[in-house]
Amino acid sequence: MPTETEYLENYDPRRFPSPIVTVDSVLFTVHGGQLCVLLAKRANHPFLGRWGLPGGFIDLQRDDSTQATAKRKLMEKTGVEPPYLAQLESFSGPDRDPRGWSLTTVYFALIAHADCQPHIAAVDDVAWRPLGALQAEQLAFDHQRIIAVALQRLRQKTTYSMLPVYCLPAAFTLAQLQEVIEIILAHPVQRKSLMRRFEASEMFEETGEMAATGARKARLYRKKAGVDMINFSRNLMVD
Amino acid sequence: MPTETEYLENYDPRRFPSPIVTVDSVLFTVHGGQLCVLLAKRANHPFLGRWGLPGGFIDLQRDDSTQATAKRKLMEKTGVEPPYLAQLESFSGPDRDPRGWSLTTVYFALIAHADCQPHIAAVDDVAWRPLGALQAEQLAFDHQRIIAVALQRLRQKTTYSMLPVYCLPAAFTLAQLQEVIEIILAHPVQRKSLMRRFEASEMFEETGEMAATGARKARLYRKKAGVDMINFSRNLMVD
DNA sequence: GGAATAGTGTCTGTAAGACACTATTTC
DNA sequence: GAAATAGTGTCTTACAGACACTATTCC
Repeated sequence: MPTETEYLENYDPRRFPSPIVTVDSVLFTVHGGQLCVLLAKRANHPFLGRWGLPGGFIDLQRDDSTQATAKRKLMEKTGVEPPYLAQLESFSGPDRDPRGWSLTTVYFALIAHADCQPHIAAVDDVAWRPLGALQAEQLAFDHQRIIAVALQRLRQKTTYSMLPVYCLPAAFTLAQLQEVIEIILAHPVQRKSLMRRFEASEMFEETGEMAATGARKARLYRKKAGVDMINFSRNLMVD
Repeated sequence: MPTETEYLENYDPRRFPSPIVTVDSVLFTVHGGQLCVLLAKRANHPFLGRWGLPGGFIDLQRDDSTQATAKRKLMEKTGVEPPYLAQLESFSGPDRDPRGWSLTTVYFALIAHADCQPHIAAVDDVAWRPLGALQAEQLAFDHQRIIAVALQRLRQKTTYSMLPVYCLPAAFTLAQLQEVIEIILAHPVQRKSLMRRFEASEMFEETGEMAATGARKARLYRKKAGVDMINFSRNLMVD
């Protein structure tokens, strides 16, 4: 029996067959009254020319986690780092990639549309696609299903947290927050309930500024620095 | 530019460096008044001889998902398939495995202690370890941290679902359910609240039998066939 | 002042927390 | 009957739903 040091010196990672490992991200935003997901047009085989989730291979030299891979790939596509990025889950199997047995660790992320529009508008291989327009489309791999899982998770979290604030710019009004929540849930919510939770969470503070979005000026809020997203102990009703 | 078919014919999966990919499981049970996790003594390098989570490499020929890998590895160690098995998350990085950049997709599972004791009792390289006894131990890889994440998730789910029933045999009493919940949460819960939720969930039915566990005989319940675990819209209080 | 949006007051409804009560079983 | 556990009744509490009300701003 070799010692561990001897074993490690002789270890050849290519000795065992390995699945194809990738990292993909489902980046959501709300724009034009619709929940949208970022898609990238594939520049390589397989599924060359089709739209799919932004992602790719781990750079073993540079990435120190799959989250770093997800961030790097999103940076390449959008030019910015999204304010919310968390692991969704990993999808795997022999058939989801025509090249063979594959595993993709999927992250899901949120960003304000305005915060990454300049870069995206300048290229034609990256685009926001409204979720409603997605059913008709043939996406690469099993990305359609992955988006469905991500949407489910986003909706669930929206019922017990203030996660949708990450779809808004740093300073936002309660009306804007209500709007993105209702778009995500595809369901109206009680303004009063939202305000009570918003207040009780103690995660936000007034900027002091007012926004002239409607007839009457509205208070602008921002997330307090350093606080993290809390979960409420009850869910909003969605039927 | 080759066609996709040509590309696939010439595709060599070993062309790109790939992380070491494994699948591990955190299998919990409750026994002797304590929450326990299944550990396996490592029979190979690295960390030869240390205790770690049961898991291993994907068998690309036989496994049609990482979940299948997790099931297969747990079958090997316990002789049975746990009634609850769901993906926790994937852990990755250059330093968590001394062989190099690695990724492990972790599942978390529950089982009744009685349902897998025979096989485990017969071998000495698999054992239930109470969570309390774990702090002192040096586990392989980052398995200590993974168990902490799994515990957090188990506790969270316990506050809004009846998940702990999977730590009990098919027929169980409400007192037994309350006991495992309190052990998992390390916190007492109101019997009345538990009964209301249990009733409202409509997931269970009386077996008709009674159990003589205490002074008075208690009704035995079982999970209805085919129903799946529902989530309550409010959490139990845990402080 | 009227229209529109921002924000408040307050009543109702639902399910959890608390805990006293009754029921059954063993000794 | 005493002790112990199983199970019920019911009051309180917390917070979401509902919706009418007041406040501010623009025209």
